[in-house]
Amino acid sequence: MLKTHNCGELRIGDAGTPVTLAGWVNRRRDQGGLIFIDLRDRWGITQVVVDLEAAPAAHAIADSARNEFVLQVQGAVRIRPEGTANPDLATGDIDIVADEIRILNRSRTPPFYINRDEGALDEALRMRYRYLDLRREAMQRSLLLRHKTVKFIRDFLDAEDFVEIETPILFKTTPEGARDFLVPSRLQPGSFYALPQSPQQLKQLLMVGGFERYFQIARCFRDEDLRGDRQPEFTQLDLEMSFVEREDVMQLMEALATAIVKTITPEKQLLAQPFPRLSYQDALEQYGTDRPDIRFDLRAIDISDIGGRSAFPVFVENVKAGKKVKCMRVPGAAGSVSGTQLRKITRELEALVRRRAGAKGLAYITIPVDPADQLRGPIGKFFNVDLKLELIEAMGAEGGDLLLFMSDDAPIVQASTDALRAHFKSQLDLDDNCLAFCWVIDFPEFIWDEEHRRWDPSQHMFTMPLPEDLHLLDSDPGAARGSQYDLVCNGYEVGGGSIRIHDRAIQEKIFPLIGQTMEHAMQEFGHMLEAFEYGAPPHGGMAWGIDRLVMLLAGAPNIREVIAFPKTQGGADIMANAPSPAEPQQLSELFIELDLPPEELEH
RNA sequence: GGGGGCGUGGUGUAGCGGUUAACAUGCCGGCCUGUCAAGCCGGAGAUCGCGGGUUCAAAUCCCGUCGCUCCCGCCA
Repeated sequence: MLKTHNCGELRIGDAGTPVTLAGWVNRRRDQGGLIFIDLRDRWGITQVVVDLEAAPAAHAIADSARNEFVLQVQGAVRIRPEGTANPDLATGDIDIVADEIRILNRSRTPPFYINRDEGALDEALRMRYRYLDLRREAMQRSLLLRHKTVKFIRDFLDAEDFVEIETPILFKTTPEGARDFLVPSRLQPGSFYALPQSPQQLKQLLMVGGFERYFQIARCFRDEDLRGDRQPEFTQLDLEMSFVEREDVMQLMEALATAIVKTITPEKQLLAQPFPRLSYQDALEQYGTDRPDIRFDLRAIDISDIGGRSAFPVFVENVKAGKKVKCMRVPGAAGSVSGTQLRKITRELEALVRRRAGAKGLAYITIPVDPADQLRGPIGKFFNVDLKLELIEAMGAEGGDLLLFMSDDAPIVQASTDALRAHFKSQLDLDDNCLAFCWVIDFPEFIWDEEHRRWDPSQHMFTMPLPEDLHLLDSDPGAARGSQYDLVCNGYEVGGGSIRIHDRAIQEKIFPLIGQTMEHAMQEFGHMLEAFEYGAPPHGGMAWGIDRLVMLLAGAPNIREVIAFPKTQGGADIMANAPSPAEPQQLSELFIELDLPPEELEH
């Protein structure tokens, strides 16, 4: 080894020990005859002192060294002179008196700061020099946290008798519904592998294979547009168990989530334990989304009964037509604002729901701080005194609150709820130290696809309907609920799973409902159906988005911060310049000819 | 495919019709033996992403384009 100790471990007790350290020049302070070098490695920073008189050769090298030079320093640990200790540094009580310094490698001046936590830095620049970006403390911390999280998961599941098994990357289309990445086969010209969108089929087949408890830290691929929480390749904790019911999986997964937070990030607070459970229906009705951020309690409450008895024609007619009237209480939003400000705010909110949700409008009233005052707002006059009291009671409203009303077709009300919540969330400055997990359950087995006039699996085609809803597959598939469960944290879907179909007869019922011909199903998934005929055990499992989980644990704003080499929103790696055109010879070996539209050819 | 934001010395920002394009930091040189975001002195460094237009005059206004990013669509 080129070093005897790391840069984070030496303490007062090591005084007098001869040591060799190696690392990067984090910062250099030249005092003339005395040069201080903060030497940095993965474990920390140790101050090296170079004295012109005591070690002239080392001093000359220290004089020429610059930031990010790689140095090897020989010297002795010394307790720092009285009054010069640095309490901000773990090694701040000592320094290394250098006898000899060797330059292991030089460095050009880096294109950005590595030795300070600069708030905003152009991401394209960071990506272009990702290897330098990775040297920054924040990135080191993120990836270390990621390692610890995955290590903990492995140990936890190992202790629960799970077996880690790898599955192929070159495979076949998997049923998640996203666009596949294709890989042409040279040995079978004209045929293509698909990269797995998840190991879904394979883990089910491992259950048929008798492993009973499987897991994998699996790379998955989906060729869809990127987001802050979506990369085309991402990492799942994939796991599957045999002979379980929904509750068994949920219990174990909740224990895992709790243990991860308590062990890896004990400073984080779990908002609620056990994790609250919401039905899909309730989540949509109250939060307008199936992945609610329950750190804040703005919810849409159904007040159709009250609205229907008001004198406001829109509410009365909508309720008559079977539509709902929903109300969202925004505490204090109208308390200390002028009438002009209030009109401005509500106009903006109305524009928001028109644009984002296609709503026709957004009615509101305000609750006066002084109970003697009238309800303000354009529709206040449609509520008589008794009805007002009833409304205030139903909403738990207090003086200074703003009440927002939505009444329209359910999807518009839901989208409005979601848009309004997103708007207020951005103003709330929510605590990232709080992790609000919840389960969303009782998803519909299918969601109607108006464009293709067919049912789409709300999760995937192998999800078992709830036992009590099985009969609905024939009579009313839209009403059938799946055995699916999603784990949501702070508004992100961090995981999801279900009990799977292990019965060929049930599986065969699904295909025609989702518009798959039996012929096509046999071609793509015949091996699954066949497997179900050989003693497939009842089984179920879950998949976790590791990138999202670690992002939340790290308090990072997006998953790129917890991925060593992420892609840009355009799907590119701007360090390595991928993707890039293939050599003509590579293409001809694969019998592939390009047929690009004219504008693409110019590049 | 659509909408929004950003793009100015190496980096982070200011300037938003007429400036010698400003500030901080970094970089280079000098001084300095207890600094730790070291300090002091001096210096170099920008055709304001790119292309076009409007104007007597464009970093600034308009159009297009490229890159990064946020969102919708898409994706569980």
